[in-house]
This record gives sequence, C-alpha cells and structure tokens, in this order.
Amino acid sequence: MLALDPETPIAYHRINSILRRATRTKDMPMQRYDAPSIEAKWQEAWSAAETFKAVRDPSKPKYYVLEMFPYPSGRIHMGHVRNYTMGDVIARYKMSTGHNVLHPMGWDAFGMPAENAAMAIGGHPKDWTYNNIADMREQMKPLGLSIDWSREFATCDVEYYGQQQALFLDFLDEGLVYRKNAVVNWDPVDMTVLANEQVEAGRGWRSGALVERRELTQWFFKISDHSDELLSALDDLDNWPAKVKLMQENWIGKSRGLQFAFSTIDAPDGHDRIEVYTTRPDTLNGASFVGISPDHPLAKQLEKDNADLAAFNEDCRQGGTTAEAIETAEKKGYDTGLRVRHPFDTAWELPVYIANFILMDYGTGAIFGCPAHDERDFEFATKYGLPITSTYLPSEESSPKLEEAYVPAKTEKVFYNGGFAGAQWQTGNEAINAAIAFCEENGIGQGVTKYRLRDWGLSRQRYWGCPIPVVHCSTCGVVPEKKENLPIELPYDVTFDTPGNPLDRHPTWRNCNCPNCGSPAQRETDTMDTFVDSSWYFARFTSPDADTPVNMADAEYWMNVDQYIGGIEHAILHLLYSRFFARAMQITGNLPAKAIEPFDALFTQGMVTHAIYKSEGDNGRPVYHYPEQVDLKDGKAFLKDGGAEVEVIPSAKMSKSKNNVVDPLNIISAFGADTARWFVLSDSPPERDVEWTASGAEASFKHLGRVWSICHRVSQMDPNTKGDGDENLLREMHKAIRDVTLGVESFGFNAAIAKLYGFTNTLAKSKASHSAQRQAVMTLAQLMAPMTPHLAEDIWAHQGGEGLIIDAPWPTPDEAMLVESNVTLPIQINGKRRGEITVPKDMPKEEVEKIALSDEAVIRTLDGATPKKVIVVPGRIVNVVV
RNA sequence: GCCCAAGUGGCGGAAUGGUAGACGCAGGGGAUUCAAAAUCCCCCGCCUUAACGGGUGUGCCGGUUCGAGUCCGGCCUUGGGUACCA
Repeated sequence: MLALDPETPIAYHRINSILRRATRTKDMPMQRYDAPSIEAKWQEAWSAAETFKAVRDPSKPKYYVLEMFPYPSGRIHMGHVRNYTMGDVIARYKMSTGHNVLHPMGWDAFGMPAENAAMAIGGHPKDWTYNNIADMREQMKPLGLSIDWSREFATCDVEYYGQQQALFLDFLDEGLVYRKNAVVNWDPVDMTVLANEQVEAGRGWRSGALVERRELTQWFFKISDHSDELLSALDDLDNWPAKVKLMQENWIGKSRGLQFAFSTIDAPDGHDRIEVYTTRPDTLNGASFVGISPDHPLAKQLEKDNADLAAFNEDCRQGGTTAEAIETAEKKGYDTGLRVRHPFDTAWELPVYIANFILMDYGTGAIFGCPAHDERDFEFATKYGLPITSTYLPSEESSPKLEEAYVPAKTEKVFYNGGFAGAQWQTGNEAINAAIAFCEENGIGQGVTKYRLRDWGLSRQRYWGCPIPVVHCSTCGVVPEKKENLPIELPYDVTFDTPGNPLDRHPTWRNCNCPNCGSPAQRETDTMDTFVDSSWYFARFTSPDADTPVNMADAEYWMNVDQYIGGIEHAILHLLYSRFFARAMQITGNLPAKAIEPFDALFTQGMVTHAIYKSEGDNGRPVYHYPEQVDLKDGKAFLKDGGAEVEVIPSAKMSKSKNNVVDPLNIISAFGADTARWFVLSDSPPERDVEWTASGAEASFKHLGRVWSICHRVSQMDPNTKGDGDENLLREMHKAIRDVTLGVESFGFNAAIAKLYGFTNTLAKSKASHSAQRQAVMTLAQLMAPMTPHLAEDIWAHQGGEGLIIDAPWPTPDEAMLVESNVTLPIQINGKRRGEITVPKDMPKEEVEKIALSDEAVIRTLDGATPKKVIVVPGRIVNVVV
C-alpha cells in the first residue's frame, strides 16, 4: 500500500519526481520521523506546483488572509511563528474548502530602529534594513508557510513609497491633509525632536536633558472629519472582537456637552470671555473655579507681564508630551488673580487658575472645576482651599458635606440638591439633557457634540521614512510636488554622526525648483509617520506591481481582507488609521467602495512570553542572560558560567533587549518546523499569551513522531486485515472531523489540537480492520494538514493519497455517525453532584425524574427528606432541591 | 491618571449558566531491558479517611439563580494602549 499506484492521475507533472522520491521509502523504509528531509521535500513540491501563487479566478470564491506584516528587526521570533502559523492554518484550511486564497507577506520597513542602529553601530539604515529583510525571509521560509512570495514588498521600496506619495498628493487635493502647529518633545541639548519612547522620566534618553514641549508646524490628516463615520461603522464589524470596537469607540470619544463662556472681570484685551466645554452642565451650580491650560491664549498673554506666572507655565511645559506623563504628574495650579462671573448669577465670582493637567488639545483648553463630582477637581480644590459644593446626592437625607468626590454612573438616579433644570430625582443623563436645554433657552450656551479623536499628525523629523512630496517656495508658499516628478527618492549619502534629521543638513537634496513658478525652492524635509506605510499595504498586496497605488480591478476582486490577524497592541492606532485610509482612498478614487471597511474579520492574538534571567552588573545596571546560558534547578536559575544565581522573571514578553528570545531557527533545526508550528498552536488559546517552554516543544515533537509511527504501522498492514471496532473508530473519526473543523473555524486551535490528541490515542489503540484504520489515518493527516502540513503530505503520500493533500477537499462529518443514543446525566442535590444516571437521549422529563429519584446514591443522600422541586434539564443535568 | 483585557492544580490550559480540572507538560508507580534510551500501561487539585466516602476549591469581598469559573456590583494583581516604538 505504500507505493503510489502508477496510474494515479497527478495534476502536477512537475512534482512527479518528488512524489516518486516520497514513495521510494517502500524500498528503504524509514523507521523514524525524519522532519528535516520531509519538510525540505514538501516545500520543494509546493514550490514546483506553485501551490500558493494567487491568481485572479472569478470562478472560485476568493479568500484573503493577512497577518500584520513584520518590522524587519533581523531575526524572526516565536511571536512571528505563532502569528504566521495561525494565518497559515486559516489559509490552508480555506484552500482545502475550495477557496482561491491570497496570503501575502511584506515588510514594515521604515522606522526609528534603522536610524538607531546606524547611530549605534554605524552603517546605513537602508543597508541595515534590506539585510535584515533578506535574513528574515530566509528564516521564515523553513516554516513552510503558504505565502505567495511573488507579491512580497517592503514599505521602504521606492516603488511602494512613491505610490504612497501619489496617495498623499491625492489626499492633499481632496482637502484631507493640512498643516498646523503641534507640540513635540524637544531635546534642548541634542537640539532634536524625540519620540515618546526616547523620553525617559522626562529626560532625553541620550543627552539626559530635561525635555521641553515645543511647537512645530506639522502635516495632519483630517481624520477627525470622519469621527462620526468611523464610530458608527464599528456597529457593522460583526467579526471584530468586541473589546477592539469598544477601545476604538472610547478613543473616538463622542460626547454631548455644553459650550458656553464665563465673562471675565478686568482681563487683558481680547480675553473678555473664557470659552468652556463641559460634559456635565448639570453640575454648574457646583462650580468652584475655572481652569485653563498653560498653553491657553490667556495664559500666554498673562505670561508677558507676570514673571512668576511665566515661570509656572514654563515649568508645566517641561516633560514629555504623552497624555500619560501629563495626567499622572502632580496636579499643580496657579491662581492668576483674575476672576470670572458665573453665568447664572453675575454676583457669583470664580477664580481663574492655570492648571497643568488641562490639555489645550481637547475641548477649548479651559474647564470649570466641580470638585464635588470629579476626583481630580476634588484633589485640586482641597489643595488650594477652594469650595466644594454638591449638586446632587445619593438621597435626600445625605449630608451635602463630602469626604470625597461623589461620582455615580450617569445612568443612576440621584437627588439634585443643587439642580436648576429637570426633576429633583433624575439620572445624570436626564439632568445633562435638561441642563443643555435650559442653557440654550436662556442664551447661556449651546449643546454641542465633540469627539476626543484628534487629527493625525504625520510629520516626522527623521530620515528613514517616506518623504512628504511638497516644496517650500518663497513666492508660492507650500506647493505640492507634481505627480510626474514622483517618486521623491531618499538620498543615500547621509550620515548619522550628529543628532537630528540628515535631510535637513543634506547639502543638495533639499534644493529643487518650485513646481508652480519654477524658481529655486526647497523640499520638505519631514518624512511620514510609519503608520502611513501600514495603513494601505493590505490594498497594495492585491496588485503589488501596479503603477498606480492600487489596480482597481485587482482590488475589486481581492478586497476585503477576509481574515486579518495581529497583535492586540494595534487595536487602536494602526486599525483606526487603516480604516481612515480606506475611506480617504475611496474618496480619492484609489479603492473601490466595497473596501471602505478593509478588514472583514479581525483576530487579535496574544504574545509569546518567556522567562527573563536577570542579574546586576558591575555598574548597577541590569544584565540579561540568554536561556541557553542558565541551568534551571527547582525553579531557580543559575549561570552555567560560574554558577551564580540569577533572578527569574516569569512570562515576560519576548524582547531582544531582555535576551529572553527563543530563536525559532534553533527549534526548527532541532525538531522541525511542524513541531514549532504544532507547539505554538497547541498550548494556549490563540488570543492569550503563550509561554515558550523547552519541554513543551519536546512533547510536540514526540507526539508528531508518534503520529508518524502509527501511520507507518498502518501502511505496513496487510490490506486484507480484518479487525474489531471499525464502527467505533469511524465514529471517533467523524467526531474529530466535526470538532477540528469547528476549532479551526473559530480560532480554537488549541481545542482542535486537544481533539487530535484524543483521536490519535483512539487510533493508536484501535484493533480495527486495515481499511478502517487507513481511512482514519488519512483523515487524521487531513485534519492535521493546516497545522503540520509537511508531515500531513508525507502521511498522505505513504497511504497512497491522490495528489497533494493540500489539494484534497476537506473532509465532512457524517451526521449519522455523530448521533448518540444514550446520555449520562449528573444528579445534583441542592447544586452538589451526588450521582449519575444513563438514560436514552430523548427520555421524557417525568421518567428521567423518576429514575433519578430512585437512584441509590440519591436515596442515601436524601435520607428520607422530601424533594421540594426537581429540575430536569434534558441532556444536561438533574437537580433535586430539598 | 484614563481606556481595554486577563486571573482556574506544581505548569500551559478545558468547560452553550448545568459533573470544575478535557488535552498536554512535569511528577509518582509499573511493564519491557543485562542496563539505559525509546516505547507502552496506571495514578495524579487540596484537606481528611484503612477504605467507601466526606469536606473544600476557579485572585479577593458581596449579590442574582434550583445551580456561577461563566451573569451583576465593588476591589486587588498582571498585561496591552495612551496619539513620535512598531
């Protein structure tokens, strides 16, 4: 049975020789699972048959599966293996269910690490990046992924970023891009802009200087114009995780509130009003102070003749730009001495404070503080001795004197002791609406809808990114480059020996002629945020060689991405920006309307973690040791060199800087790709983190070896062998088909693998006939094929399967074989399990109850007590209540 | 600070509101072997019991329910994001 029938029609003539090699094992039977030769052989077979080349074919349903493309750090890690294996399982499964599958791969290749490497170790970011890509591609290929490598590209390819520049010009044309001032982290020593991650505890990572917030003119995408659309369209993303949609919803942050003004008393000219936006106008009677941002125009005006105040503002502007840094800083205020009148009562005056926690970016940069119903305001009021006046209470009897801010849910009914609109007892939401209506009627303010989402600043003062294709002309101003002049290519001759953007100091690159008037002009030296690169790569994969950003016919066929897979860390920015880009590309005629939501289904997978081994170096700095440098004893770790004990930090995200990275290549060379793939799928649910353990990988290898020898044994059987238990084996086989199919379709890979273990155990013990066992083995191979494709192909060939297993149709379970006639019901007494009975599946409740109550263990436990109630859940459980 | 998750044996984890711990690892015992490796079989939450059994148990506190790992409220811890890491 080992040999292929020479008459077997094989569709792929080019792989005949490879298949023949596989059958040659009849003459020289391999006694052991030999992963390296199996894997090389089948990768060659797939490559020869061009199995994974995606070609438009309107006669087949298409399926586009995409994993978030990697940053080319130079080494693949287990996180990549996990990510791409999951996508591969889906891709291969879909191929065997008759789909025309697109499964591409590329590189998110611009970004800071390349420049950091150039600064740290010399060399050029371009060389570093392309070398890394070549290395990583070579590391990825042995995994046997079903990728169409002919579509590969890197975002730093000039063919890609040139098209991105064309997109930018289209967006600019359509009014989707504009310039405005925004704050950046400024390192006053290195005289350069820092990324947030380059600011450590308020200081520049290289210079150690205190970082300042400084304003620069920057390019922005008008994503905020699409806030409401991006929000409401979330409702239709049925196959996205609810948590991601919720995070995006909160990020967009739609709110209904009141915009109104406090009139000032004796304020500088032009500042007779302070505009305020509040989502809690119902608490206006609890107002205690007005707070403005240190960057508010009034604050800046006051700076001019108040050195003390100017120093306070200066102090507030120190530190990084992140919301986290600003909001976790100690709350500080400065009493400007100015006062404003309360809109309800002109005799009621409130002080105006500058406060460091108020962001100029959100709302109007000014708030009114209501300490009774806001924890931050409460803290502030307590610190500066400001009044705390409640406007609502939990009950009429509650004391209006508060020990802490009272902040109930807006859906909760509360008693308004300081209300001015609506009922005395009402929910926060009711009160807010009533307050807005009241203020509108009385000409105090206006109900407005605001969004937290800010426009997307895309300017980066860095070299290794896509140049922004505009020109600065002394007569024409900011002028878009002409499309025929694209691509604006990055110059290669740059150095990284001094901080700052090399494009700024390049002797000639900046010089150009104004596309408008032709006079000498200068290029923009800002490059684009790398999120721009990753916001449309999925569309480019449908036509990677097109001389426009996207070929519409290809996009029309392949879009949308049917299954997108990536890390939860991209839940907000990358995915929101991509959703915006799909809209902007549609507006500018670069994507068909059907692709407005580019990702039909999203799956967010967890990280691969590994213990960190840490000790302290001579200079007090932490030293991280590689796993292969330590010995483990009783949960403790000791250095192989010297035996000193090191600290073990369990389950940490694998990170190059922490040296806790397990190199997939070592695993593949020791056990094979199928083992690595099997392990990353088997041990944890895919949305959760998985801890890499050496013993787990070994166990996977042993299991695959066991599967191989079972199949080998079956292939050695006499085809006429009769046996017992055929029906039982085939029943288990059909159950396995059902469960594994469900597992693969629902991303329950670990559960699917548990079923495969179970089915393998059944098969191993089976004494069934050869024909039944062969059927079971071939089905097992098919069910394993998406996960361990090489082993599956090998088994298939050994059993005389037709062609490649990847081309064989996915098995379907026989419903008749899945029906069980009896069920075992546990019997509970007062919710505790006391016994069990086995009854026919469709026995009426009354009879089940009778049998349950006559069960020996039940009678013993009841001990004469009369049941008050018996609950029979058919097919599930019986609960006797006494 | 704010937003979103997660927390179950020694470990990874399983469980449409219905027998908590499937499956795997580690561990223990046994078979095979001159011996080992490999393989195969059995046991394996904790406490208690000679045993049958009983008690207890899903981060903590409380609630809903005949019944809660699962639903609700409040915490704790860990992780992700927080707009220039990708």
